[in-house]
Amino acid sequence: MAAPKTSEGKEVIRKSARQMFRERGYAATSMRDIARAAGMEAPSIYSHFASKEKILHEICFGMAQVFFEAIDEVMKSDSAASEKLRAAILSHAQVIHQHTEESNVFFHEWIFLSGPDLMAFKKLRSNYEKNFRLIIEQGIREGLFKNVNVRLATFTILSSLNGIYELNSNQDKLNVAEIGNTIADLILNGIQKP
Amino acid sequence: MAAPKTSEGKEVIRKSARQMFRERGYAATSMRDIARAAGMEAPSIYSHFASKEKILHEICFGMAQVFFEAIDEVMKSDSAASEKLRAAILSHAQVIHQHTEESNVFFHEWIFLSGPDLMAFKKLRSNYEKNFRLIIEQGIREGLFKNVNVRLATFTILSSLNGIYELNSNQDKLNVAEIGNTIADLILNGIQKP
DNA sequence: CCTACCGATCGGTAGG
DNA sequence: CCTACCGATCGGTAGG
Repeated sequence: MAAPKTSEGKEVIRKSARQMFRERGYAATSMRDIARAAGMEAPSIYSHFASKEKILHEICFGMAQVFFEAIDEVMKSDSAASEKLRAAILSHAQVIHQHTEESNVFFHEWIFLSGPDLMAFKKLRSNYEKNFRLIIEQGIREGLFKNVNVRLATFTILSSLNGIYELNSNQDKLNVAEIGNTIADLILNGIQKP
Repeated sequence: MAAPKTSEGKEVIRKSARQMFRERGYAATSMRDIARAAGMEAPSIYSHFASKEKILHEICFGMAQVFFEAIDEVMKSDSAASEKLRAAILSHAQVIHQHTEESNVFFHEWIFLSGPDLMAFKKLRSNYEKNFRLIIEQGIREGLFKNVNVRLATFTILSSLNGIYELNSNQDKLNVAEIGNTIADLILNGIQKP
């Protein structure tokens, strides 16, 4: 119940947790694992987090906020849908690139949230995806986009972006802009020559 | 050490395991969980599987075989790359559709394989993905496809297909062919009107 | 396929 | 932030 040793203690735990949650998953990571990586004993974690799930909570909801700040900026613009879609793709890729570990936890480990937190998280995710659907719908309305299945198109975009930073699969030395623009080109214009 | 009660015992365990591995993940699923779902006691599972990991092994390598059989059929054809790519996408979607649970385990839980099994599995996955890369390379060589980053394009295709059957996200009542063709259209021709 | 059981490890608490 | 510790649960074995 005494005060933690340093004020950076919480940040060290957060960092260790997101690394291990990403590598082995939430369920396979014990508080002792996190503590060891953070250079402390397991019970010390409870000076900073009330439970293991609260650590996950902070990672997941923290990332949700980052994703929202990025997409909100994109949605402000009144560009054509094609430009807006490219901007959204680049923005999403940027966030994942800058927060690779947390993003992977965000995408895969949120199922271990429980009760109202789980509900709230699902709602946030859905709200985020809605921005992509809105852009695609705008494109269709303006006659720029084909009359595609909006949900499927959204899913394709987000799944491909999220997949790229999974594991160590980004083997090429591509920078974020290259990745984002390549995927944007692919989604907008396809792989076939005109 | 006595014989199992029925010859379907192993199949019941397999089914329970793949359901639970899919819903909560390998690490969060206990042998007692699987046993309960299979209508038996935990130690009885060991009449059929030497360990928890062996169950996972059977699911992952079994699915690898199914994926390979499907893609091998596609690779036999000498169609144009665009048709072959569409066929590969439809084939991949079919496999996931017909084996949704095992596919999800295949995509996400293989990291809990260990030692040589883990190595062998990674090799299999890489070999499978190579088929898609070959098709795309063929398309570029034949002048049908743009000079895209092959690895990124492959990743986009597979990630989007794999993502669709995650969770209960397939909310629309689309059949497999619709999903496969929609994604094939998107990848081949893009979302923008010509 | 079951009962009885093992050592190890889990998330978390008491108390300083 | 640490030591000492708790009840619960884990994967798996012995033996039938």
